[in-house]
Amino acid sequence: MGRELRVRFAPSPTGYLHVGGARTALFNWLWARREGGVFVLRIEDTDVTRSERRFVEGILKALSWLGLDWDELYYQSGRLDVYRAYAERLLREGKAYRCFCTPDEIAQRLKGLRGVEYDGRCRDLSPDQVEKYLAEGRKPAVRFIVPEEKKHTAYLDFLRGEIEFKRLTTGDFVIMKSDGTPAYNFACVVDDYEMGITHVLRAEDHISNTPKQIWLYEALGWEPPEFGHLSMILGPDKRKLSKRHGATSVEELRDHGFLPQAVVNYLALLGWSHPEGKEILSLEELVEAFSLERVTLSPQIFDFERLRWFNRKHLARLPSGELLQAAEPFLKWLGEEALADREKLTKALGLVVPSVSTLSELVGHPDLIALFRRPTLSNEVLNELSQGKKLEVLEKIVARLPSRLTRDDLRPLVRKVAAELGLKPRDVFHPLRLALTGRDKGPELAAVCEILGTEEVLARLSQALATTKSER
RNA sequence: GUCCCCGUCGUCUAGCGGUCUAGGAUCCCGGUCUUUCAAGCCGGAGGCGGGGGUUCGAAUCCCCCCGGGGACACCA
Repeated sequence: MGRELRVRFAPSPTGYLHVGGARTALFNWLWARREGGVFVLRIEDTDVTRSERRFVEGILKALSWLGLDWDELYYQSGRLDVYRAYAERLLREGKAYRCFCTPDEIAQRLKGLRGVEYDGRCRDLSPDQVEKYLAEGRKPAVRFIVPEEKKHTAYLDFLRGEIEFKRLTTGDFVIMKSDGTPAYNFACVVDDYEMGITHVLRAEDHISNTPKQIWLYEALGWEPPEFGHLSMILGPDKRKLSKRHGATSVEELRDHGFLPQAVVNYLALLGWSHPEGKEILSLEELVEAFSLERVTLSPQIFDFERLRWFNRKHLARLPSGELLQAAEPFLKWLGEEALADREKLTKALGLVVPSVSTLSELVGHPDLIALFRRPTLSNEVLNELSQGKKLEVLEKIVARLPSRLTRDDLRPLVRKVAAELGLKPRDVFHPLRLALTGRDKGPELAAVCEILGTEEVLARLSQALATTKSER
């Protein structure tokens, strides 16, 4: 049993955190938390041209938003000396060599074909030749020597079992780029070793990198960690999920009004299932139930509809205080005055939120407009109100309105008025709703009235009455 | 082209040789409740990619085919 579990999530800050990465992070995090292990976050920012500070911040923020915290944080850009030292060692031991070929030259020689390995041209350069090139100021890359017999290899994947490669077409690959920064496979190995990573849990697209990394471990005399590969998350077209599939980054989901709880819950169930088939789960419950045994290996399609369902469920179970806090960014359009009335806002949300799937649907929501702004009755509505006994209905309601209208008062009031006029309750509710909100649908009217308050109800009814009459 | 992974309703999945005429969830459709819409509740439609084996018995094990995906950079 021995060592404690140490896992890591190693994103490169060349873009926002997308859902695939988020799921990998989540699974690693859940596993670490479940086993009382350590979750390491490592920013792989060795590609200076593509890495950006804002992406680093975005990724950290997105992880925090999801509720995933890390125990240790490293930046590869701050460890360049470490990689150089190990590269020097491999050079010294004859396990790597300096390569002066430029990418252009190689592309030329190999005709830019895919799957064609580097021809090893610089492998046997004489020391003199190397010195000469260096003296000329040429900047070499460092390539790792891949012995022919190693190209048939295998490793034991802790999720998939033995994975065997019959004949890899990996030539001597670059471990240090000519600009002095390490290439991915090298930095990754050095760091996983130095950071004491015991298990590498990542997505399937890294399976083909695993042999290279294992060779590196062998060359450096280190025991490799265990490797396990998760499935891929695909778009609806079954292609690797990318920007063109719409909102696929965590920050976009947040901006679209998804709750972190919902995103986490959805992602957890994408490639993993609860032993008892439970579906709505909190982060704590996920930690409690998580295990590698229930991980699914077939690729999953990212299903927005399903995410929306999870969001509805989590929206429904969110305490009103937290709901208001989460909804606030989507309520700015209501104006300062409305925003200041927390009590009314909370009640209004309780009424309106059950009808939305995402918080962004609150923006310009007609039910909210009806609650916070006095309606302008359309000609259609005015015409409707002038038909039949509708004006009488409104007048009677106004006449019988108690000085303080509560939620429980409306129904008896409506029944009474309906009875007096020989109408069905619905024939009273309908014009009342129209006059009050300008719409023929919306939340329970009694609740709407209570939120509006007696004064406002009276004002709206009077106004509706006046306008309808003047139009007639 | 080479190598690797995967294959249960449209989607997410349960299933780890018999309890499966394959269960749940979502989506879709219908009904119900309600003053309306939504939610809720009830019901319906919908699947083991194909072919060979192994076995008394295969969704479950093996092989082939087919299909889908991924990787083949001085990107990570």
